[in-house]
Parts: sequence; structure tokens; C-alpha cells
Amino acid sequence: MRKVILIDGNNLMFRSYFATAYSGSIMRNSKGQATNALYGFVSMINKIIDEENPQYMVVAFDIGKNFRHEKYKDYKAGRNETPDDLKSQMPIARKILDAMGIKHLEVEGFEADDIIGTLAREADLDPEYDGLIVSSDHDLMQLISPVVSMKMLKPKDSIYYTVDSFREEYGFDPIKIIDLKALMGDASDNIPGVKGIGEKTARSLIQEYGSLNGVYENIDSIKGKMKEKLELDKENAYFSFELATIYREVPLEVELSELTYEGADFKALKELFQELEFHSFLKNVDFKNVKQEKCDFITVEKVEDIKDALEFSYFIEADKENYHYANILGMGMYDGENLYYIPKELVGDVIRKYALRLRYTYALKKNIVLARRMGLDILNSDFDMMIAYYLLENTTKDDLALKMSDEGISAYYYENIVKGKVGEDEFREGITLKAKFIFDKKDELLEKISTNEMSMLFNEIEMSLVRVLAEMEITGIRVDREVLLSMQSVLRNKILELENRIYDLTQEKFNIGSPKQLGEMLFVKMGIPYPGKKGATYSTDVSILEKLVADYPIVKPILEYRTLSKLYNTYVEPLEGFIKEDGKIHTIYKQTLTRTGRLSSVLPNLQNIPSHEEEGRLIKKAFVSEDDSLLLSADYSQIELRILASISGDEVMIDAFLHDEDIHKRVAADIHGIPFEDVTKEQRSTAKAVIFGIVYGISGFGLGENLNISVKDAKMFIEKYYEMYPKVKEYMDNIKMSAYNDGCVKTLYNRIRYIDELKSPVYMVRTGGERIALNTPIQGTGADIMKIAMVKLYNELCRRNLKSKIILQVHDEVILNVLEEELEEVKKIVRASMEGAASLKVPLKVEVETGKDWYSAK
DNA sequence: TGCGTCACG
DNA sequence: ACGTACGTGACGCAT
Repeated sequence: MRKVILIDGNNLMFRSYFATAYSGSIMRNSKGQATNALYGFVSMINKIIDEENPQYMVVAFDIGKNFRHEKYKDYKAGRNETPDDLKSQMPIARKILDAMGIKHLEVEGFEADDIIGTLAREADLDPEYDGLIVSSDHDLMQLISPVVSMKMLKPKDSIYYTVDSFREEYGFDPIKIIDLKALMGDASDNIPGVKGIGEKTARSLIQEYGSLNGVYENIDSIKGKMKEKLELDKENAYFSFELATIYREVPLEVELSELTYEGADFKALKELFQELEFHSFLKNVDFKNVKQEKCDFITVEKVEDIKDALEFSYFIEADKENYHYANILGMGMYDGENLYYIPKELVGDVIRKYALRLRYTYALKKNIVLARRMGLDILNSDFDMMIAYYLLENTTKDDLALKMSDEGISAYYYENIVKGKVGEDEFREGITLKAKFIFDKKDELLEKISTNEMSMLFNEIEMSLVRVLAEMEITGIRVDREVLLSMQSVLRNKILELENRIYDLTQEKFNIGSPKQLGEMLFVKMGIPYPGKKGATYSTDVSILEKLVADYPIVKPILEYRTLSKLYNTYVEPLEGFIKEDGKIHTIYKQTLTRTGRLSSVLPNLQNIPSHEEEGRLIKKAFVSEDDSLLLSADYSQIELRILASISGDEVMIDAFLHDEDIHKRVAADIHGIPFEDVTKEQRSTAKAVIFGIVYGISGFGLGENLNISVKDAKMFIEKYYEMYPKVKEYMDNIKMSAYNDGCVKTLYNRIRYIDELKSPVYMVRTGGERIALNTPIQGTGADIMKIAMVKLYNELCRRNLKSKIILQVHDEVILNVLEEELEEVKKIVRASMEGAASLKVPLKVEVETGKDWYSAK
């Protein structure tokens, strides 16, 4: 057997480009060359070599303006343009293949499909071959034969097709893919097909009549609309047949037997991967050569070993993600000249001595907390590389250490230091390299921040906030364990009771917590008609169950079971485990995670403690004030809507806020065209949903779904809204346009979000990008304002030497522990800080409440 | 590890 | 013809 792999190179590159381009900014090397498609391309090729161990291998590409036949030019030309960022990666893909010792073919005037078709035909003629085509293009399935199989790439995995498995799935032979495409068409390939016939219909037609010819020969036995459609587009169908047929006689200068896979030229491959900064691949190429920087560092044995210098970069490594509990492993330090490794025993002494000179770091908040747990403080750090990268790249990665590894430190260190799987020597070298990297990189990053006009955002907002968040985390919130314990036993009993009630009704035990088993039970065993859209699997989420609750007695206890087990498993039980010896919970705020600029809270998440429903809201009774204190909660009223009013400049909306009207009621009155006083509760809540939708970039369908009304009515509401608030509509259109032009949107304070989704050829992804463009400036500006307010509030509390402290933030709400004697003063400061955080075209309004616990401070 | 589900703003 | 509202974190299940 001679195993031969035929790879559709263009397909693979397109695929891996868009797979990663969807979700955020495109991966690049430090010179700005896009590398995302290449990364996926190389991974896939490596994987195939690994799995198949082929003797023959070839990658086919399109080149130039490829048209199979000159007469089809117009059709093929209609394809979407290839993005520049992808185009620039294509020649590099060929270079990589050369270095990997893999042959590639491109023939002017023919597509990759045709080349693969020609080679597959050659294989077909010699049963010694065992061919495998790799692509995600369904067209290529027509090449499947007894000799040639196909690995069909799917978004997450792949399906292996032989003639038999193809027949089983489609009900006809692989070659009939051509007939199928002739009927259904293919938008991405500009194959017209028959209008009004989709995949389902086309499949059953081919199954029934065997081929395109078969369909038209039996056209009289087809009835109604379908017959009309088929007759109307007959010419198109036959034309599509030609378009969909892969040409299998490309004049190739080589034959299959010459396309051997020889293995890589490691030196050339290493150079390429270095240029592309593919450190994880480099590791496999030649591990010993990966350490790019051999560095000499001084292992500090006593504090005096460190030479006097004015400023240092530094980095403290710890052994756990939760740094409130982690142990320090060691510290790296660099003054621009001398590199130091500080063993864990000396870290405290060094911080004490250099507290004012430790200026540049990575993950400052973590360093501050670790220092504070030794009773020390780091006071003068004003550059956090993690935050600099966050603002510049706005990456989705929550740990930008990875970024560090891309640019200076091999991935080897990142992966293994953090996991603690590395030898002591390498650990020391890695941590000092990080310190050096921070120092070496800071000026360049600050320069970029300044040219992007983000200096205020970086220094005054984010860097100032680091200190505030660190103090909040360190302070923590007091939790009454007894409250949690008593809720635990109450919930446990109720849950057991519900379980029994459910099993009584089903007469059979099953796992209620398993959506799969539950769906099976309800919709198969019990035969309840599924009220949702038909799909492969049954959904059992609330919206589905609520449609059934009136008719089936089993549904109510299931819903209740869901609610209670959620409360028990997600909050009541785990929260207890987060209480430290000091009787408090210390969350961690991630400051460089979200794409909009909001914070996120983890370990535990204190930003999603229940508050809508009374049952869950009771959990807030467990969060209590400290001695002689009260909890004070202050939240911005309608901040996102106020921002929308301000940035759109819509006079009607601005006016409503200037008069401090109930905005939902105002909108309800406006869209129904009735007097303000006549608005019913229901109309108000409909209006509320409409407003939410507007801020998220809603569709009629979405609103309809949400309100359980018809798409038509929902659309009408939206139109009515735009009519009454024309500048809002204008804003929506403008922001989308500028996002398409610039590839990004910005908040009021120049926080930037790149939206690569807008470049996607996939409609769904693109419209998703538009909604992001719409929403991000609003949500992001809200986040900016809250951050400014927190910094102002923190500074004012410090300046006045008050003991009251900020302890939590929940996006538009802050919670403080306030000393009773400071209450009146703090209330005023909180108001002033929050309302004065920004001056918009409308006032910012803040609502303040207090109580002994979080439940009553609301 | 990915998915379905559900808690929050 | 298709899929459908922004931003998060965490759980249990199934693989």
C-alpha cells in the first residue's frame, strides 16, 4: 500500500484563518505579519502526518486568477475578496511546506480542487495507492472512490468518509454530489442551483431519482411548486452541474509517484518558525535551540548583593492561581543591567528595602497582594505590562504571560513554570527573563499607548485602579457562616422532597440534573410534545419548560428543582469553602479579561450573586458588615441608557433624563403614542425589553422571542422606537459604518476594541460583529466611568483618613463597608465621586442604600 | 474538555 | 435559506 495524502491548501488556510479571525484580533508576530492561518495550517499538517504517517503527500493551491474555464469567469469572479491578512500568509505557507519537505502544486488556470481531482484519478487507476483527501469542501466528496477516502474537516473535529460511509449518510454514491450541488447550489462557490431548493429537498430528489437527469426525466411525477421551480431553473441546474464538476485532467508536470514525503529540513524550518514566533512548534523542531537568550543572573544570597539602582523591573512567581492563598516561589529583578534571582526566603527583605524602587512589573495587583500577605507594600509601581498589553491588544486571553512567551521567553518556560513542572535552574532563569523582558519592553509599550491617545486611560484609570482593586480584594467581605449553613440544610431538604415528587410522577429514577436524561424522560418516555423548534437534541431550558408548565404537573417541580439545586451547588455550598480564617471572602478581580473593559470576578465570582428572585436573594443575607459598620450599596441608575442618550445626542432621550423621568415609562408612552400617565405596567415592561434590545443590537426575532410576541409586532416596536428617537438610529448606523471603516470601535476614554468579525465572509459572524460595534462603546464607556468613580472614591476616602472601605464592585454598583460614625460623610463622598466621574450631556444618577447585610442594603 | 444550563449587569 | 440580543463565571454531565 502506498499511502498518499491530498490536501486542499487554500481550503485549509481559509479555514484556519477564519476559525481564529472570528473571535478577536488576529494573531501576528512582532513585526505585524498576520500568522493565525499559518498556525492552524501547520497544526493540521502536523496532525495529519502524525496520524497517517504517509509516504506520499501533496498540498494543492490555487494561484493567480484561477478559472477552470474562461466562460465561467464571471461566476467565479463573484467570490468574496480574500482579506489582505490572509493573502499575505499564502506565500509563507508554501515556504513552510518546502521546509517541511512536503510537495505543493499549483497550476495556472486551475483550482486546487482540479489538481486534487486529477491526482485522485491517477490513484484510482492504481489500486496500490491508498488515497486520503483532506478538506472541508463538500465538493471534493465527489472524488471519493474505493481507493480514495476523505477526511472532511468540521469546525471542531473531522469525519472520515469512505464510499460506504458516504452512501450510508447520503443515500447515494459520492459522484452524485455533483447532481446534488446542481440542484441546491452553493453560495460560497457562486453555483446558482435551482432557486428555492435547499439541501434537504435536493437530497431527497437525488435519493428518489438517482441523478439530475433522473429528476428531469421524471419531472412529470413531481408536483406543485417544486415542479415549477425545477422547470424554471432547468438551464441553471445543468450549468451548475458543469460548475460543480471537478476537472480531472489538469496537465501536471509531475506524477503521483514523485510526490514523496521526505521529512523536514530542520534548520530551514527552525528559521521560519522563529521568524513567525511559533514557539510551541519550535519546541518540537529542535528543543535544545529554543532558549533564545542565555542570561547570566545573580542569585541573591543576601540583600546587599543587589547593586544600588534607582528603578527595577520585577516579577514575583507564586504557586497557585488564587494568590490570596498562594505561596511565593521566587522573584526576578532587573535594573537595566544586572539581573537577579531572589529566593523565596529573601523576597520579603528585598521588597522592604526596595519598596519605592520597584517600578515595572507584570500583574501588579497580584504582586501587591502577595507582598501584603507578608505585611509589606509595593508603593511606586506605575507600569503593569499586563495592563499595557490589555489596552493595546485587547486580547481575550486572561493570562498575558502567554504573550510574554511569544516575544521573549520560550513557551517552554511559560507552560512549565506556571505548572510547577520545571527544574530549579530553569525556573530561576525563566523568572529573571520575565523581569528583563518587562524592562526591555516598557518604553515601546508606553510609546504605543501614547500614540493611541490612551495615556489617560492607562495611567489615570487602569493603573490607578490596580491599587483600588488590590485593597478591595485584601479587605474582603465578611460572611456569616451560620446563614449559609442553615440555608444549606433547608435547601437540601427541599431538593430531596422535589426529587421524590418527580420520581413519583415518572415512576422511575433518573438523573434530573442531566439535560440529556431529562429530555429523554419528558419528550420520549412520557411523550410530551416538544414545544420548541425541531432539532437534533431536545433543549430543556426554562423557556421550553415554561411553555409546558401549565399542562404537565411534572414540570413545576422540575423547574423548582433546577432553581434550588443551582442555588445550592453554585452559591450556598461553595461560598462556605471560600471563607478564610479571617471570616471573610476575598474575590479576585480580573482586570485584563473582558473585551469591553468591564471587570470580571472569580474565585469566587461575587458579581453574580442572585438578586432577581427572592429565593436566591436571601443568599445576600450571608454577606454582612463588620463590627460597628453598615454595608452601603451605591448603584448607577440607567447608566448605559444615559450613555446612549449622550453619545447619540438624541434630544428626546436627553430631555427625558434631564427631567429625571421614568425612562421605561417614557419610551412606553412614546412608542404607543399615549399619555405618560396612561402607561400600563405591561406596556412599561415591554418598553424595557425594547430598550435592552436596542442597546444589544436586537433583531425583531430576538425581541419577539424574548417577549413571546410575534416577530411582526416586535419589529413594529423597534421601528416605532427608532421613529421616536431618530438620533439613536443615526448612532447605530454611524457606529457600524465607522467600525467597518476602521476595523474597531472606541469608548469615550479611547478604550479600543478590534472587531475582526466584520471582515468575515460568514453573514452570521459579520452581523454579530455589528452588534458588538453597537454595544461595546456603550458598555465600555459605562465600565470606564465606573472605574474613574472608584478611583475618585478611593482617593477621597484615603485623603480624609476614613476607615470605611470599598469592598465589592458589580459593574454599575459598588458596595462599601462603612463605619457607623462615618456614614453621613461617606454617603456624600460616594455620591459626589460617582455622579462626578464624567460629564455627559445628561446627569449621572446614583442610588444609595444601607443595611447590616447585603440583602437589606438593596 | 465541551456542552447545556443559569446566575449576574 | 438560515439564524437570530451584549458582556461575564461556574456548575454537573457526558465524552
